[in-house]
Amino acid sequence: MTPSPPLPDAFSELVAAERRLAQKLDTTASAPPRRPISEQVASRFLAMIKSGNLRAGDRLPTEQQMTIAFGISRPPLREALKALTLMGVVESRQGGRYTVTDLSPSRLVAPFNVMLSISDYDVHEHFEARAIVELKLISLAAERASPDQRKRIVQHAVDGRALTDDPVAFRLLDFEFHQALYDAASNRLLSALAQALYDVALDVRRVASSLPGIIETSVGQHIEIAEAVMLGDAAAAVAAGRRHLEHVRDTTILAMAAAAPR
Amino acid sequence: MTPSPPLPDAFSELVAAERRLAQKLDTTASAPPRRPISEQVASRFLAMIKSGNLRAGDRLPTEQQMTIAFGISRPPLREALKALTLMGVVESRQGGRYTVTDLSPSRLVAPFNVMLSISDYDVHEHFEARAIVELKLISLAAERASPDQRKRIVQHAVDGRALTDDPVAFRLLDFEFHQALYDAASNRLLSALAQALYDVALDVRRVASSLPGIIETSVGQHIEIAEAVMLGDAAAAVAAGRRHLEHVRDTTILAMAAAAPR
DNA sequence: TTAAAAGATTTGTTTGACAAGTTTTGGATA
DNA sequence: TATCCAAAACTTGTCAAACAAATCTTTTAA
Repeated sequence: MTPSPPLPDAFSELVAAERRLAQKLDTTASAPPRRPISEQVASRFLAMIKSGNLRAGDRLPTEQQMTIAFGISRPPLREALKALTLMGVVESRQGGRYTVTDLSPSRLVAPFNVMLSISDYDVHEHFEARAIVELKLISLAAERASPDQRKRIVQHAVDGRALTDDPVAFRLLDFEFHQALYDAASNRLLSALAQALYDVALDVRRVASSLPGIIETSVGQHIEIAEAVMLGDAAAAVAAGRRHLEHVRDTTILAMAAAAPR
Repeated sequence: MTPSPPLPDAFSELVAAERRLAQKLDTTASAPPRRPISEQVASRFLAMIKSGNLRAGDRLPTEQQMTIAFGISRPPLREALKALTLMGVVESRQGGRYTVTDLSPSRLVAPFNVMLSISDYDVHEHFEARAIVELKLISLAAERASPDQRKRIVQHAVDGRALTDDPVAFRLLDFEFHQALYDAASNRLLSALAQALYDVALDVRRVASSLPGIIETSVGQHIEIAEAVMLGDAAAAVAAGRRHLEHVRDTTILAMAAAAPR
C-alpha cells in the first residue's frame, strides 16, 4: 500500500481548472452570502457535467480521492453527492462507486414530480398546463407515429374494454396508453413534462377511477383518440383528447371534493 | 442544562406516525434493495410536507432533536437535509434553523433548469416544447392581463429600442419582458415550465444576442407581441410570438454552429 | 424603554473509526 | 491452460466526538 494516496491526476486537473474559471467570474461579486461547501461542490459537479467534462456513464473517483481533489473533508462531499443522487444525476451503491446516470430527461424530471405534488397550486392551473402539453403530444403522435406505434396505441385503447370492472388494472393500462402516445410524439422533453404532470395527478386519480361509470367513459374516449391517431387525423385526435382531459379534470375535482370534505 | 436532551414531542410524534404508515404500506414489498438512511429520511420529509404535516414557512427542530426523532446520527440526517436544500424545499443558515421554503413552483423548478440543460437533446425538441408552452402563455396573457400588466409588457417592449447596442442590457430586459408575460398569464405551473425552458437556452442566447442585427429584430417582434396583448388579440399575439420564437430558434442554431465548430 | 454586549444555541466542518457491501486477486481444480 | 471459487483489498454507509462560525437569546447599561 502507498504511504500517501495516489493523486487522481485527470480529475484533480478538472477540478482545478473549474475553480480557476469560477474565481475569474467571481471578481465582480463583492461579498455574496457565503455558501456552504457542499452546495459549492454540487454546483461544481453540475458545471463539469454541463461543460462535458463529466459525461453520462462516467465513474467518479473514490470519495477519498475527491476529498483530496476538492480539498475538503468527507461529510460535505457526501452531502453534495447525496443531493445529486436524489436529483437523479449520479448513482451510488455501497461498496461500489459513484457513476453518472444516463441523464435522460425522464430521469431528471422524476424527482421533480414529487416537488410539484407538494405544491398546492390550483387544480385548474394543473389541467390547463397539462392540456396544452398533452394535446400537443397527441397532435404530434397523430402526425409522426410509426405503423407499429399506431397499432400499439389502438391495442391499449381497446384492451380497456375488458377492464371496466377492475380499477387497478385499468390504471395500469391507462398509464401504458398515455405512455404509448408520448413515445409516438418523438419529443423526449415534452414527454418528460407530460409524464411529470400525469404522475402528479395519479394520487387523486386512484380515487376517481373507482367511481362508477368513470372507466367506461374513459375507455370510450381512449378509443376515439386512438382511432384518430390511427387515421393520422391530428385535429380529430386533439378534439377527442380535449374531451378526455375535461372529463378527467371534472371527475378529479369530484373525487377531491369527496375525499377531503373538511 | 439538562442531562439528557429534551425530546421534541410534536415532531417525534409526527415521525413515529409517518414510520408506522410507511411500514404498513411496505408489507407487500418483499426484499427491495436496501436504501440508504439519508434517502429514506429525505422521502420521509417530503411525505410529511405532502400530507400537510409540514407547511411552507415551518421551522424544523434542531439537528440534534431530529437525530433523536429519526433514531439516526447527524451525517445521514444532514445529507438528507442538504439534498432537500438543493432542491429548494428547505433553507438553512449557519447558526439559524432549517425552515420550509414557500414551496412555490418557480422555486421548486429552479434546480431542474440545470438538469435539463445538461441533457443534450435536440434543439428542435427544445423549441417545439418551448413553443407550445410559451405560446399558450402569450395567449393567456392576452386574455387575462390586468391593465397594469399590459402596460408593463408594452413598456418593456419599447424600452428595448434604447438597448439595441448593448447585448447584456438587452438580455436583462428580454428576461423581464418574458417574465411579465408569464405573470400576466396567471398560471404559476405553466410559468415555471416556461421559465425552466427559457433558462436552458440562456447560455446559447448569450452568444446569439451579440450577433449584429439580432437584437433589432427581437425588439421589433417584442413590440408586435406587446401590442397584440395590449389589444387583447390573442390570435395576433400568438402569431407574433411564433414568429419571434422561430427567429430565436434559427439564431440559436446559428450561434451554436458558430460556437462549436468541432 | 431602548440599545448594545455577553452568553447560549445551532449549523458548518474536520477527524477518526467501524460496519456492510463490492471488486479484485490469487489459487485450486478440471 | 482455462474456469471457477474463496479470500483479501477496497469502497460506500454509518456512527461518534470535537471545534469553528454564525445566529439567537438574555442580560445589562444608558
